Amino acid sequence: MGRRSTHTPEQLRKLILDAAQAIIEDQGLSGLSAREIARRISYSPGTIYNMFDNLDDVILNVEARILDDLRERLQSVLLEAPPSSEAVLRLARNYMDFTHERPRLWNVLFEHYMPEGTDVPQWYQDKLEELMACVETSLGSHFTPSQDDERRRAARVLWAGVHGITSLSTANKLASVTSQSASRLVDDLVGTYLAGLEAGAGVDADSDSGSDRGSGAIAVDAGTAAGGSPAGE
Amino acid sequence: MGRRSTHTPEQLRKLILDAAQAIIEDQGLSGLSAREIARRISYSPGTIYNMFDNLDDVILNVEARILDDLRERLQSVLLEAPPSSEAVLRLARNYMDFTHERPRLWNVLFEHYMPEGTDVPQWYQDKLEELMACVETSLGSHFTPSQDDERRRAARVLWAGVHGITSLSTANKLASVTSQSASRLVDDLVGTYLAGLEAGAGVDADSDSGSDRGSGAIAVDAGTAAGGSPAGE
DNA sequence: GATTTCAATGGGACGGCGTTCAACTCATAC
DNA sequence: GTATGAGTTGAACGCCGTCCCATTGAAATC
Repeated sequence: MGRRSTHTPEQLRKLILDAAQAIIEDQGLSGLSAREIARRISYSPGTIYNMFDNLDDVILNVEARILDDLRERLQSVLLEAPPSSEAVLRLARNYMDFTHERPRLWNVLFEHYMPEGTDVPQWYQDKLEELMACVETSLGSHFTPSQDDERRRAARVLWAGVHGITSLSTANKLASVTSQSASRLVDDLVGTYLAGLEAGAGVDADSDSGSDRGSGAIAVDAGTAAGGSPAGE
Repeated sequence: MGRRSTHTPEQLRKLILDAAQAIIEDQGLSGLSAREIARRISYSPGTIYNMFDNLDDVILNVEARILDDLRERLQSVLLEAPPSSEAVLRLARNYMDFTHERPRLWNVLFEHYMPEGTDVPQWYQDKLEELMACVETSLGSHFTPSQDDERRRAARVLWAGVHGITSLSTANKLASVTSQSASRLVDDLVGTYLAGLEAGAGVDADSDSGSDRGSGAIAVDAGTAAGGSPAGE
């Protein structure tokens, strides 16, 4: 058959991404194939390669949607809560809830790697920055405007931490921790980390100062190592 | 050809796992295939299925080796350092170093998922517990013997946190953070989290008794949520 | 209405994959 | 010397991603 003109290019793109997302949502990333997408939308596999470079490109565009969904969700949380420990915690829980509501979809973000030489595209990085900005905003009350680096770092630590808990517990690779009990860990992480920030906040820098010995092979210096210590370093 | 008897079953198993590990180490998990293993050891693909159930089984056994290596490494760190903040930090850094020395190998632990219905085998869980035990030991000085639950939880939070940082930065999915700058985040996490623990240390054990989360859409209570509930908030 | 054009499309082809299994081979046991 | 059966092979099956080009039919031209 030739041109069908039943769908505009944009419609077709959407059709493909919708199908890809649906497949992932009910079979996981490993269930995704160009042929399966083609079957679902009643086109031939070749058509997909008119709209996208390859399957990785399709997946990347599905990831974009997920990141957008997540961002919208987190931004809406920020609208209701001014920067505070509570806001941080709510963000963390929303992240976690998101991952539980659509586990396979969320998993794609981390299961999927760029093929060897290829780099994560800039627009992808930008979307990540937007997400991080949410966390940074929520941390507003914990830092002065001059502590921008510290705030950015704290946001990344918290983000990665929550992600680590979610990710390992989902995969059953955190000993004795199930997805169920993971929320408690998230609460613990956020609560304790923020307490650590506050403990170091007004006071001087070195929360556990004594240990600034670089003993042995590894130069361990917990004092300055706790880079977070808001006042300083 | 028929029986070769050039290798005992154990030798053959080792041969296969060595080859699998080598392939993963220089091409990543996606480069691994039964056929490629067969080529490297000069056997036919079928032979692999005499020794292992399937490729997942092979991978799982490679994972076992990695977990063992990591455990040995962490245990040797513990021998040199008594429980302390420093010991925790050294463990974290060793984990991180390990992941940088053999990135693809380490990645397998998390790239690879059990096929749908299958569960992570018990011996795998046991190996995870051994790793966690290292972290728990290093946290000895931060908890009294009666606070076993709290210590176990803190160990998991730290483990997952360090993992999250490493994992996201390696995959380039932590905005503006590269594998290089990740160590700073690890130091920050460990330092600040431990500071948070110490800030709340004196407080009694009902650390999280009140936090029956699950209430409402978002029952936020940063105070009780903080597992180690530092006085502050 | 007839003709031309050419982008969209289908679908076969290629080389790879995991996995299975019948057939073959040969060290060992007798 | 022979029979046995475990170890091994390699072809076969049904997938996969990707490529490529003959075909098609909507739009442009006459």
